[in-house]
Amino acid sequence: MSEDTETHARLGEIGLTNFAPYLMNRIMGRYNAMIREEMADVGLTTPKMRTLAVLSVVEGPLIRELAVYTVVEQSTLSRALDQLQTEGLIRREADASDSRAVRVFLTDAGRATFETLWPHMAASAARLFKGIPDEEQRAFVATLQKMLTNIRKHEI
Amino acid sequence: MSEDTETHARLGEIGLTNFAPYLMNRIMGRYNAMIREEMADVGLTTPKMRTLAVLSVVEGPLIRELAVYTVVEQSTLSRALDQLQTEGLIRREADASDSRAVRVFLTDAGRATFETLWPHMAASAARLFKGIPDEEQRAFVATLQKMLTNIRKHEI
DNA sequence: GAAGGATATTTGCATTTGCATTTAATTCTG
DNA sequence: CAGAATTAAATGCAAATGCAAATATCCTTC
Repeated sequence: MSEDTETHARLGEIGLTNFAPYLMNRIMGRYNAMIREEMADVGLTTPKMRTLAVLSVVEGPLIRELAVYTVVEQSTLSRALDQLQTEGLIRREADASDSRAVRVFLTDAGRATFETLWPHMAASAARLFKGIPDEEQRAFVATLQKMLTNIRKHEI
Repeated sequence: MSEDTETHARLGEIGLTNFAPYLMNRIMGRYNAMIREEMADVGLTTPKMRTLAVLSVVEGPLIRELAVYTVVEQSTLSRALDQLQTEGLIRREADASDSRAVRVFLTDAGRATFETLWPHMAASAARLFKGIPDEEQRAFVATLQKMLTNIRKHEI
């Protein structure tokens, strides 16, 4: 075996349904599609919805941090924020010590909107885990946390 | 509690990093971005790359089946197939018994291309699981399989 | 066996996306 | 401390996306 060739089983040998990234893309594809369909009725896109969700938990992040949390391109996020701001759901605020930077906050209206969204998101998440014991769910989340540590680019 | 109100912990109480869909989106966002950057060099988009991957394992699926496997909108897939066909990597073939339907096959060139891609995909997947014991990985995949069963729309 | 409804795929078109660039401000270096 | 390099966010623009409609075929039912 040459020095730059790692050995990997072929995909055919593993099988699609044993290849974790395939399963995760399938699952999140459906989950995100379900959420997106529900949000479209309220005039929210995926970036906008995720922004509200993250802001309900993280207080006044920088836009680039928000981009990491929401897993949305910074330029796309910038435009989503324009819309949310116009709709009065978020507010941009110049950072105190760095005037290049902008911090983002949920308005009361934004928080109220997210409160109406959350039950749908929670219900979809619950559906994912239907019939899976708590113990197994906890182990699953613990593995996910390790995986995020393995792959993430930012310290966030 | 009213009959249509399920009780769900608030996101702030769970915490982002304990909410499985958040973690899964973060992880797959990075994983897909890594793959996409590598594939861009070879002129492949995500839909095209996934098409090759699935076809390496599934023989001659219908286009609508391929859309499910690849988690790509059917119209987007149709255009990705146009490109792959032009590049000589796949071939469309009318279904024998239903002339509306089209089956898709990898050409030899397509298979060869995928062989060069696979090591990158496998390496990225391996990176995800670095430091995670085999036993834990197996349990994780088993949980994913249950989740896919819970959420999937198609019998595929 | 003709008409109406369902299904498979493609295509038109408006929107969304993401890359690359720009603008503005900060930090580093000699 | 001036100039170069870096960083944060917004924006221009071409390409990708997704919805809805169009096309073609198949299935059902009367």
